[in-house]
Amino acid sequence: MPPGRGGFNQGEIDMLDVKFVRENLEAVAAGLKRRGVEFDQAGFKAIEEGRRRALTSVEQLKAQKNDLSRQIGILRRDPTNMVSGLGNSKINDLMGQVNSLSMQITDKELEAKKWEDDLWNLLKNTPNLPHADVPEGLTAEQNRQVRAWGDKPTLPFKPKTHWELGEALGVLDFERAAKITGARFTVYRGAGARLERALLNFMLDLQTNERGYLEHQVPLMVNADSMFGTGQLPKFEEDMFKVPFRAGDDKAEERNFYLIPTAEVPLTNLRRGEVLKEEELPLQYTACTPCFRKEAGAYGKDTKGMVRQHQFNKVELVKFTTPETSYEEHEKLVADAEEVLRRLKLPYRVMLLCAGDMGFGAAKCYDLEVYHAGTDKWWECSSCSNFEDFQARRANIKFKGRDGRTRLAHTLNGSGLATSRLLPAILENYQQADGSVLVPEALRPYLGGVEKIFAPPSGR
RNA sequence: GGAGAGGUGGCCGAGUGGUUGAAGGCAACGGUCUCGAAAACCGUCAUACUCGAAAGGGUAUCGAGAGUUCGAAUCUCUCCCUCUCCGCCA
Repeated sequence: MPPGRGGFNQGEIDMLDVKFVRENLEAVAAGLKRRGVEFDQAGFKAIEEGRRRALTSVEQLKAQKNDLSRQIGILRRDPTNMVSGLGNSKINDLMGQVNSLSMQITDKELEAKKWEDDLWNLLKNTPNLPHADVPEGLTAEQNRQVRAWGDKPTLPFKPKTHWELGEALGVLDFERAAKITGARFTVYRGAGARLERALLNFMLDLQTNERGYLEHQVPLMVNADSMFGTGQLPKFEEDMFKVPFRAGDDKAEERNFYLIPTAEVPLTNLRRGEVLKEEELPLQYTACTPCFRKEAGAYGKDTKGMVRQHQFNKVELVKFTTPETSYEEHEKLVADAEEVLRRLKLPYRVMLLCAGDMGFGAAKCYDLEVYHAGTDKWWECSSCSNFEDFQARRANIKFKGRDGRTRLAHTLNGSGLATSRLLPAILENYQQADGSVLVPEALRPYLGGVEKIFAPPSGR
């Protein structure tokens, strides 16, 4: 059984659509294989057939039971039956029959539940199928570069890393962040804090004023239903920070909130369980939020600097579309994210991820990688995915078409962008020989016209 | 935190144990009428799963979960949410 089949209140157990899998077994297995997932076709078939057999007999038994109960009702309503006493013996007889049916039902239900558990276990960790455009490959090496923009800065000196610059300029403080919280946290100070705020405002203004996204302020903690809807649960529980809301209260069931790993979760779940109107699509939502990630499994990786943190800020873009337009909207979404980098004049490249490198729910995904002069590396600063109906099925997000039909919507999202990869790029690419950092022109209005960040007088 | 009142279909709103998936109204959709429209009238109007070639059946769903009962929208318990009053507070 899915954890809380009732808890996830849509009653859906499908990750992929069970009916679709049943009818396209070969194709599903082939698609999953591209992602490096071995799908047990025979197992699925056996479980799925068993489940339906059990379900059918449960339903037949219930139909009989309902019918007999109805007859009891009819007998008891009719006074002539009751007076004669004949009614009572009939009723007793019927009640006996119902009782024996009830026992059979209990048995069959247990069996059906067992099959459903098996099916759930088989499907819960099954990712989405890759779109036909997605290149073959299992690791990042097989990602395909589709375009690049901008030139790497030519610095006539050995460029410093952002953590070197940040500390020298007094704008980033990793040591004290570690003291007050722990590793993988950053304190921004002075011009650093202001630069961060400027970046976020700049990106939000761009996406809302020019690109048609509706700004939101959302809760930074969400419930399990939401995490399931966008696909973080059940598979990635250990990657998220859980906040027990009611621990130790044995009268109540355990209830947890989760710190959002991305604003995709609250934004997409805003429409969970709703039927949208085709006329209003595509819906374009954005929010600027901190993101919280445990980064389990990344121990010892990228420990320097701010590129891999437990908390970072991001402007997120989310779209709800029809199946017919989602790929077109996907391209536009990528362009919206790219525009940020272009205006900041940061060199980047667009990678089309191969089947094995995509996230769990994605059918097609582009990563934007920005160049960091200090480490001489390309860093992912945005990931733009089309989930097709994968999230919509889990979160029960539909739309009513102009033809009157109600179908699952498509959901998309992408970062627009993450500052933990952007701010280092600015510091490293815009650094000057004297150790100062130029402010990209697009950001200057957001910094009160400041053009350059210098080291502050000592002692501040 | 204390005291109350509630949560029913797209919306409003009946329903307090029995052929109730749920009266009535509004909205929506199709039609009649009209040169056209409005009005009026007639009809259709939940979702998921499942059986079936189809026609058409069946099961589940009245905030969620568990229980009582032959039978629950209706009774019991727990939880969630909303509203009102009091208290506290950024």
